[in-house]
This record gives sequence, structure tokens and C-alpha cells, in this order.
Amino acid sequence: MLPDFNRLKVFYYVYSGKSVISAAQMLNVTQSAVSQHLKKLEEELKTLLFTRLHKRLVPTYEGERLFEIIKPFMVELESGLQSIKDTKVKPSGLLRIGAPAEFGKIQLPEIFASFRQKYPDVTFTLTLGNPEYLINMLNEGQIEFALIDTFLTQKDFSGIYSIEPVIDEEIVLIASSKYYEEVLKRDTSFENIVDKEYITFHAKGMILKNWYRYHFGKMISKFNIVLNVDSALGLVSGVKSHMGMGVMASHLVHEDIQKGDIVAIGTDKKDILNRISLVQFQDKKPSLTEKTFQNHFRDFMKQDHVTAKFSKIIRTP
Amino acid sequence: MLPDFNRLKVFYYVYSGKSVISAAQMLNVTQSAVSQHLKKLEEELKTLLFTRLHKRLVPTYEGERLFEIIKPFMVELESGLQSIKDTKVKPSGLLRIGAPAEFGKIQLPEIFASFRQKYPDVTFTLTLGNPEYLINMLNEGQIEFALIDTFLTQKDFSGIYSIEPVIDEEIVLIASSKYYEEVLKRDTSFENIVDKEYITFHAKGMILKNWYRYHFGKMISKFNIVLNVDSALGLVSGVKSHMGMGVMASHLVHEDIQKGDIVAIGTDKKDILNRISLVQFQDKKPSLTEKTFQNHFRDFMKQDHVTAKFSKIIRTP
DNA sequence: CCATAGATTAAGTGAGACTAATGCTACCAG
DNA sequence: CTGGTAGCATTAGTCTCACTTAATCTATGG
Repeated sequence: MLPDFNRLKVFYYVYSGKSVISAAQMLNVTQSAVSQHLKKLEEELKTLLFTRLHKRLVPTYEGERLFEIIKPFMVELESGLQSIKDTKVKPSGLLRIGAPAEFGKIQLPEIFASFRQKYPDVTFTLTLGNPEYLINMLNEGQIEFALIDTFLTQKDFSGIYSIEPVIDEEIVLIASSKYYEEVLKRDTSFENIVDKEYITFHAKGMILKNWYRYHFGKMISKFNIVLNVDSALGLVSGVKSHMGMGVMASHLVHEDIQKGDIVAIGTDKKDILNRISLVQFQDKKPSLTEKTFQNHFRDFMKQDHVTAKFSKIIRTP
Repeated sequence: MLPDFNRLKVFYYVYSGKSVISAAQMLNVTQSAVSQHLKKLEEELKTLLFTRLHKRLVPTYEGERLFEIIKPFMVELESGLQSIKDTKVKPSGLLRIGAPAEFGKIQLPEIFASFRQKYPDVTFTLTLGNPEYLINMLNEGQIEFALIDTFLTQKDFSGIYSIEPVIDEEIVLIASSKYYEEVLKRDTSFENIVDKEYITFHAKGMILKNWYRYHFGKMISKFNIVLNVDSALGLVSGVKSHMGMGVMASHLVHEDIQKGDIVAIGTDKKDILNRISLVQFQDKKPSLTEKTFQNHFRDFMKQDHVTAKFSKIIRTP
């Protein structure tokens, strides 16, 4: 069906120079080889591509058409391969990264921006989603690597993935100060808070139940859920409106807690942690661009003001 | 520089099926051959195109990019080759034809139209020009064949061209009836007409001199040229305005002569003929479309009303 | 008219494309 | 846990075919 592709390449050079000899020079072979290739291509296609004039080849209409098909490809290929090669010397091109919704929306844009300061030829696509979705994206080759919640969602990404912890989020139960004072009356005992109002985050259905199980060792099957939101921001709004309590990552409300608008409700147990890890194929050889970005990312996450934001949290006693 | 093109084809199929085995089936080779090809391509490009997961290949970003380059080409190539093949069964595609200006403008459109009634998939481009220009177009492969004046312009298209006479134009000296009566006073002798007014056609500078040489055996170096036009239509207008005489193909003024508005001035010699021939490369194998059209063209030119138009001419005695 | 340039053709050879067989490893069924 | 299987990689061996060298052909230019 399809002809030998190398012969198409030969044809391209023959057409370009309207000459077997010039093609032979371009391809570093003898004119004889080119002539034979051309002949075989014409046989394969059962179509004369040139009319032979002594010392000259004049393309037939079919030859013209074939060339019109091949030419743009040659151009694309050459520039495409070049830019792929450039990527090996200097970070450039597109980096496709997956992340959990909140982390991706709030932390990553800043990191992307600072990276692009140094490497303006790098662009990003950010895919937000839950661990299952992101793993799927990885499997399909749609993203280079993903930042994934690897603790709360205790999936076992065994074997083929390399998993490198990046940062631990504290998962805390929050309420507005007013709610804490007036509704809870500063009493954070199990009995007092369990039947109060809650705001949940429907993308992470288990997070509230998990918090209870961890802190009180009990499985609660039904809460008094007065609001169900689809984003961390929505949950914070609900809490600030004194509608009830909610469970989320502390760093997202770090400022509010420091200002005193929101309080984090603790128990005697250490706060539960959600570990965000960088997940990628174990035996994937990362490109220069990937390596460079990942280093930048790690450095960024190690900065004091970042780690502080993620860990220093004032809890109710 | 550029990789082995057949390996790009292999890569295309591997990517398409995300599998070495499926590619091997498509290409009718063993799995091993595909695997080796892929490996060598990656070596040539110094770029990993897939990350190997057990039983699965996941394209890297470079793999994605390469595929994006190759995919449109494969699509184009397949459909392009198909349509080239179709051309062998049914006339279709573009036919690029050259012709002298007058003949092309006046005769050919009608012929094209009638051909397209039968073969609507055929389109045309018509290039008008003098013999040198048309031969040049032929040489460059810009046109499939040309209709060329091969008599008046006694170029010798030797060797590589096949030249097939298509029609003979009578070349006549014309004047308006009024001019013939009042200025020439019905006297068409050499002495009477040689110093009268003439209208010439600058694209065919020699035509008037040739007419004199043929009919009177004399080379006239200078005529009283009162108007020089760039088209046959312009010459006819000049003649009809009684400005003078001019030499041109009779069939272009066939009706005017029959109506008596214009007279053709003859001598005892037979009228000079301009032969229009179909010129193409001798050893070119014409496509089905070309052959079919050329047959249609010949049949058209053989029709009575066409031959009549070109030959039946009433001359002054 | 010879010399030349450019294409084609013919014959021989070595690289490399392909096959067959084996190895490897994750996944699945029982 | 264990054997079976699916899919890719690897290896060794074979043979095709891409390439070279050399000869042939022919329009063209000096």
C-alpha cells in the first residue's frame, strides 16, 4: 500500500534539485543509488514521477502532487527535530503537569511564573484532578509527572511509579472564631462537636470521616451537613459565614488562622497529615526540562516561608 | 541529520496502537523487527520516544511531538496517493495547458466546458503566451502540453518534442469594405497597397513582413504603421474603424468577412497558413486524463462547423 | 565531431532488515 | 503462592536489498 518511505525522501531531493546528481550529493550516495531508488518508487506507485529529458528530469503532474505532499512534512520534520534537540541543551517546550485542585490552583502558578523567569522558553499545561484521574493521565502519557495526594487517599502506587514526597499538608478541622466561641463555647470534645453543623467538600467525600476516625477513633456514618461545596474556597466561605465546621488543609487558611478569624480545632493527637508527592514513571528518563523544573520545584518548596506556611499552625489547645 | 524514514513509518504505527505487536501486524513483519526499528530510531534521534512500562508503551512528550508531525503527513500521503491512483481509472484532477493568446481565449474555454460536461472531476489551468514562453513552461513541467504556433514562428522544436498539427489558420490581410473601396479602390496590387496605412500586432512583429515576403516575394523594411495593438481584438477594431489594413488569422474575423464588413485581400497565391500544433514531450507517457482530453480536443476540432470556421474564407479575387 | 554531463543499467558485495528463538517481567487465574 | 500468559527486548543467524563500481547511452556545447 504505502511506498518505501526512504524513497520518498530520495524523491524529495531529486525533485528539489530536478536532478539525480544533486540529490545524490545531498544524500551522500552515488547517483546510481538515487536513480535506482527513483525507479523503484515509480514502480511501487505505478506512476511516472518525472519525464526523462536528456540530462534533465521534468516532474509530471503526479510528481508535482507528490512533492506538494512531502514538502510540508520535510519542513515540519526538520524544524520539529531541531526543536526537540534544542530541548536537550536548554529547558524549553511544553511541560504537562498534574496536581490536586487546591494545590495546583494556589501554589503552582507562582512556581511556574518564577521558573519562566529563568527559562522563558518553557510553557506549562496544568491538569487538576484527583489521584485516580492523574494516574490515568500519567498512564496515557498526557502528563510528564503529577503531584498527588498520597496519604489521605491511601492508594498503593506500587511498582512502576517513583513517589517522592514533596510536602505534608496538615489537615485540620476549622471553624470561625465566632462559631467557636458562640456555638461550640470553646468545648472541642467529641460529644460537643459531633452533632454540630458541617460543611463538606464533595470531591473529597471521606476527608471528614477520616478526620474523626483518626482523632477520636470512631466511624461516624452521618453528619449534619449544611453545605456541600466543590472547592476549598467555597468551604472557607462557608466557615467564615459561621455556617459550620469543615476539614481542610491548614495552609489554605493559614492567614485567616493567624489573624484569628478562623480557629483550627485540635485534639491531643498530632494533626493528621496529607502528603503530596511527586509521582512519575520509575524508569522514565526525565528530559532536561523536566529535571530542571523539578529541581526548581523542590528548591521552591524548601524555602522557609513556604515550609512555614505548610506547618506552623496555631491550634486550639 | 534526518532519520531513516521507514523508521518514522514504524514509529507511526507503534504510536497509533501504543504497541509493538499491533504495529508489527500492520506492517506485516515480526514484533522483533518493529522493536529493533524503534530502538534504532530512538538512537538516531538520541531521544526516548516511549517510556517502557511492562506490556505497554507510553509516549514521551517527544514521542507525542514526533507523532504530531508525522500524522498529518500520513493522512495526506494516503489520500494523495489514492487520488493519484483514481486518476488512472477516471479522468480527474488538474490539466495544465498552454496556448497562444487568441486561440486560447476564443476556442479553448468552449472545449474545456464541453469536456467538463463528460468529466466533471477535471479542472483546467490555461496559460497563454508565445511559443518561447510556452516551451519554457513545458520544460519546467508547469504545463502538461501546449498548443503552439509552429509555422509563422518557424522555430525548430527538434528532438524531444512531439508535434502534432491541430488546425491551420489562414493568415490574411484584411481591410474594412469601406477602406477597400475608397482608399484601395479595389486595387490590391503590390504598388497600390504597400504604402498605405497598417495596423500591427506588436506581439507578432514579423507577421506583416512575412505576409509580404510570401505573397510578393519582397522584404519590406518599413511600413506606414498607424496603430500598434496588443491583441487581435484591437486589430479588428482598428480595421473596422477604417484606419488601415492588418494581418491576422481569418477565423477570428470570419463573421465580419461573411457579413461583408471586412474583406480579405488575396493575391494569386494560396493563403499563407499558420499551423497550430499540439506540442508535448515525445517520451512522456500521457496520463489517462491527458489522453482523454486530447482525444476530445481532436474530435472537437474535426467538427464541420469548426473546420469551416477555420478554412472557408471569401477573398477578394 | 569529439568531449562532457547527466541519466540509466548491470553486476557484485556488505550492511542491516528480518526471522526465529529466548529472555524478561508484570499481571491474572486458580 | 504458583504457573500461565501477554507484551517487549535481545540475540544469533539468514538473506534481502541498498549501495558501489563500472559500463552504457545520448543530447549538448565547445
